[in-house]
Amino acid sequence: MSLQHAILGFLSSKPMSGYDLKKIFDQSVRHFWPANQSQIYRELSRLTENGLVQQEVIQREDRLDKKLYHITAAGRDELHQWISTPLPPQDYRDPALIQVHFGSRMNDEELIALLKHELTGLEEARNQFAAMYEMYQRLLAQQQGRSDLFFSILTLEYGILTNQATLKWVRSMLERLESGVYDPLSYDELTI
Amino acid sequence: MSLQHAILGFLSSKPMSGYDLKKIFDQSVRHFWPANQSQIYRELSRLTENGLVQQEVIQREDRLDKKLYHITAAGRDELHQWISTPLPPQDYRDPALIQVHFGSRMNDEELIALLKHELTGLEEARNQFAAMYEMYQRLLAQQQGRSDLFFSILTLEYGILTNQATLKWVRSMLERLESGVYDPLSYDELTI
DNA sequence: CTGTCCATGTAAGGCGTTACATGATTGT
DNA sequence: ACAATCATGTAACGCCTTACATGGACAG
Repeated sequence: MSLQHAILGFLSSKPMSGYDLKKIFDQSVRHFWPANQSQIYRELSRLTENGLVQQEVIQREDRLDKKLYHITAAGRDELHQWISTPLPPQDYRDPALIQVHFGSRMNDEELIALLKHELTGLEEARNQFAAMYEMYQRLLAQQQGRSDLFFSILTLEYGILTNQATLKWVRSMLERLESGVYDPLSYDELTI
Repeated sequence: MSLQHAILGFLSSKPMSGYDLKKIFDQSVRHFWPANQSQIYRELSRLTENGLVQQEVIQREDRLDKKLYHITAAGRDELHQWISTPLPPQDYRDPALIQVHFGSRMNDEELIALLKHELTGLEEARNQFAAMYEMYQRLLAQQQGRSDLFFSILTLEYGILTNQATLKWVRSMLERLESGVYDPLSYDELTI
């Protein structure tokens, strides 16, 4: 139900079309909840059926119709209920960890190449996060208090911190594999 | 295809039944690839159809039949190919971050309660990781080199590091919300 | 006699991905 | 002319979840 509630969240600021929603998803929550176009249209249909949003058809002479979705009172209740209710522990899935787990089926060369590839991806993500963070900080400076922008920054912080932790991990694996010292990390090295 | 390859990975050590696989998944890779029983049986059927594993039926007088799955030569090739091929960047999804992102739709009390709940879950996870890590370290001390156990420990390290990063994040959000200081983290605080 | 372990499966439904389908407007 | 942007949807497929279904052995 997360996608439906994310959509309700965006519509709670202002009415939007499916197209608008796709854009705002890509710009703001993609790093923790990617959504594609067909999903968004499907969920909008379901939300409409369930009375949580209402469709307004905007007819335009020169262009195709545009459909604006408005959140209803029931939708606002549902959104508030959901965002303030603790979630059950979530499953985590990462195929790269399966590769590491069966690392003994590879030779050093293959394994090191794999990890270097991971490293490159993590560094790219780090740079993107850093650029977004700087931009958001600049925007926040022009506001104050407990704004939507502040909460956006919080989710970015999460991305940055876990990215850093993962970078640290991949680098330490590379060091160990390249030096041939197959030791686990110490308590100190594991403590952030 | 990750689940199929994880199954091939386990079967590359020794033949197992679906039941055995479910147990070993829960004991070793659950923290990065949970699998349930019905998935495992379905993937075993597919792997058999595709000639990557072979079924051996063990008849037992007193009990129900047991089906042991053996990896085939084709299965070993496929496993090696997959584990040594870099993966495309993976999507990450976490509904708790949607809740944080729309944090302005909650009051401080609700938000703080939510984060404290998150904190409790993270602390439980940390304790479980710590217990596993200690046990694995003790086992590793009786071995040497580049063993399967070493790679298991690597994946645990990942779990511990990201758990620590997330704990740090949740604690810092609680501090800020409780003190009413809505500032982003500094560069120093974000660097691990 | 109740619960846990051993052991294997099916069915239904939800969510996500990819590809397909259509078509106008605006900028280079 | 061509690409990008605006704009809305459908279809097929795959993976994951939950629940259902069955049944013997063994321990407390």
